[in-house]
Amino acid sequence: MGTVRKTKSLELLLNEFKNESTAISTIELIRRLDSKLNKTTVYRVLENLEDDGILHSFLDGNGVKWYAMCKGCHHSKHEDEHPHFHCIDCGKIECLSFNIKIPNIENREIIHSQILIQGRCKTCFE
Amino acid sequence: MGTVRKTKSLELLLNEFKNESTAISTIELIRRLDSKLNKTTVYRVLENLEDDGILHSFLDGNGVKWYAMCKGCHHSKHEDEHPHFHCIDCGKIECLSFNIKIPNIENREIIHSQILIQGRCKTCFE
DNA sequence: TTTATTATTGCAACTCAGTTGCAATAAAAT
DNA sequence: ATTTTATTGCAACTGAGTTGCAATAATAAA
Repeated sequence: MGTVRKTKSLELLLNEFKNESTAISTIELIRRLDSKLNKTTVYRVLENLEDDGILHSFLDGNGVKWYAMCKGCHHSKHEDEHPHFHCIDCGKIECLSFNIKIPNIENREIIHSQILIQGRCKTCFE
Repeated sequence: MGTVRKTKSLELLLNEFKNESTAISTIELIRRLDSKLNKTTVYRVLENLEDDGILHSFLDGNGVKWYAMCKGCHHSKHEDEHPHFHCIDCGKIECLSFNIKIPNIENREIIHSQILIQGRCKTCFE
């Protein structure tokens, strides 16, 4: 359905992403906004923002849901699939700005793909 | 820790994989063995089989856990990472027998990667 | 073969992310 | 100012997975 009205909840959530260049997990958002928003509201507003193409979501290796605002987030269908990089030391997840080509597979129609790369980011690696 | 004793539970679970070439979700295994095994046992035996390198596990796009017995399952650390193909029509997940090369990324140490491809399998596509 | 050891199992109760129904509230249209 | 209805908060729920513990059953030892 997407966003229709300009509400305080919407503003609060968008603000979290404006101050953050990496992805944020749903759980972390609920925690951060605990005193201001009910968790149900957080879930619902995030869903709307994704429908609107403002955020996109993905799951990490533990099945935890994360949201990010990235360059590619322009259309209601998030078209440019990009890999995500999860640092196993600091826990941050970033959108990578390049695509990894999935080769055609015989007898299969590929619709989309998800790539999660785990490792150490610059800060944790050096 | 892995498997130490030969038990009925172990045999029942291995049997499910012998009759199945594709991956099976934990939930599906619990359902199939409901009359014979407690779900806690199913979780624990699957964990042991993964430690032993007999099965490997991964999450699908909804965060549901799947297990599969595949060619690459020989070592306790499942080394050859391969992509998984999830058919959005019939719901089956297969291990793909090739690797997709993840390019080196500047300033990041890559430890491993997970690739999930969604689409239609031969049967559902034709 | 019998007995002792301890890995494995089943059960009940729990955790935790996420969902649902519904009444109250607040944007925005009239 | 009033009406409409999208949005919110709350409480209760769902469903996958976990935990502690006593009972059971493989296996080792006698």
